[in-house]
Amino acid sequence: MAFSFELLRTDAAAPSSGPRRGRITTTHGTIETPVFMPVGTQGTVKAVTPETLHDVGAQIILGNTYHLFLRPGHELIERLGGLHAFMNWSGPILTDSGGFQVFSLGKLRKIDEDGVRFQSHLDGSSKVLTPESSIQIQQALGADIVMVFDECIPYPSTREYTVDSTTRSMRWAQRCRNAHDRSDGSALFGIVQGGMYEDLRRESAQSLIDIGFDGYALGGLSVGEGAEQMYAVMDYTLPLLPSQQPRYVMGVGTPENLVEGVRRGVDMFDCVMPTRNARNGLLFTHTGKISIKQAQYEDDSEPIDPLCDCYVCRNYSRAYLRHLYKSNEILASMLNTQHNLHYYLHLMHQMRSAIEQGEFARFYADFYSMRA
RNA sequence: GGAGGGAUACCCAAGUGGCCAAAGGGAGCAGACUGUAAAUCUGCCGUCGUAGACUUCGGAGGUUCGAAUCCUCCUCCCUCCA
Repeated sequence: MAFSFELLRTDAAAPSSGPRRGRITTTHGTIETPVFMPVGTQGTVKAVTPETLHDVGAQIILGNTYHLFLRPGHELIERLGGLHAFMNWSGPILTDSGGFQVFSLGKLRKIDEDGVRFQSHLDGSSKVLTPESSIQIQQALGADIVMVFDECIPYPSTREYTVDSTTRSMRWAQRCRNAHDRSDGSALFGIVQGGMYEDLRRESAQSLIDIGFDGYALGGLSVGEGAEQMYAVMDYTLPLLPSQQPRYVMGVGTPENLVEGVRRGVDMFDCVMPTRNARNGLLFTHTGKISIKQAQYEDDSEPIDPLCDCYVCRNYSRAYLRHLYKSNEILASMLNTQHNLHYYLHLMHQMRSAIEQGEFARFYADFYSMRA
């Protein structure tokens, strides 16, 4: 079954730039959008089992080309039946291309027209990733959604650097399109770059549309630019994208970012925030964030979020979770991650329902009123 | 009874004349975290405080311009020999 996207409902008031309710079909199942995708960089969403992911409502997860390429190697995973089988996740998987590592491993890489030479963070050995090899690796892993290999531009960047980087990423996008083998039913998404320059974003979007992709992502966001600037980029870029195809904002974000993104017509998000913050003791609630390590929770018998009905909130107190965290117990990471993922995925569920019922505006107002 | 070793901030522990309010850990407290080099990182951690000032290194006294560091006595702890 090939990849497809169906737009189920749009906001009557803003059909091209308002909240959208959609459905993505992949060979590993369907995805109701807007969707949040938990990040599972190394073939695991850290601290949770696939069964727990299913329980908290995950529909699709991420894997990472760079990490799995270095260890254990995509050939090994392919030999063992692909990433789905390898990690026991039967749902859809989107793989990042390694483009974010071009950004995050800045000191360890060298970029040229052909691709990027990395120094492995594991053993220091020299490795090369090109648009062609990135696509090949992602397809060997068995990704349902393959991302083009790009450069996630740092913030701030000069206009000159942004032009050079973005035009190169667009040439790489064409090479990815050429290298992608559609016969396995996987989709290929392009990634709009252009930094914080509206005209460059516009050119980048048009370049990708000219090439033609199954979906379009906004890259280079949440790199330190601040929420207002991020929303501004969404505001002027999203309307340029084909309305009948999914839009994905990469690496975003906070609960507020998700709500603002959905309001602007974003269909897909991914972010390490719920999982990483969980491991660091920061938990999300309807009224905001709490740091479970704080002394004020020492003898607090309440659940993390009294309005939450997740397994963790139904069974454990803040005092116990604080104790687990302070004691460095593995269960702290497990329970905190389960709660945060449930919070994020439930938030998306609420937004999908609101859109279906034509009540997104009310949801939006409620969301903010609860955190005041 | 004899010989030796030791007492440092909440805990462990460096420091053996000035660069010491005193290394380093731990604990504690606070903060950060956005396509994961993250169960990580940063700050505070004697007292008041912006700077700066003040009181500290078992206790008391002494030497010295200057002592956690040297000397004397005292208290307590440990090891070995009887």
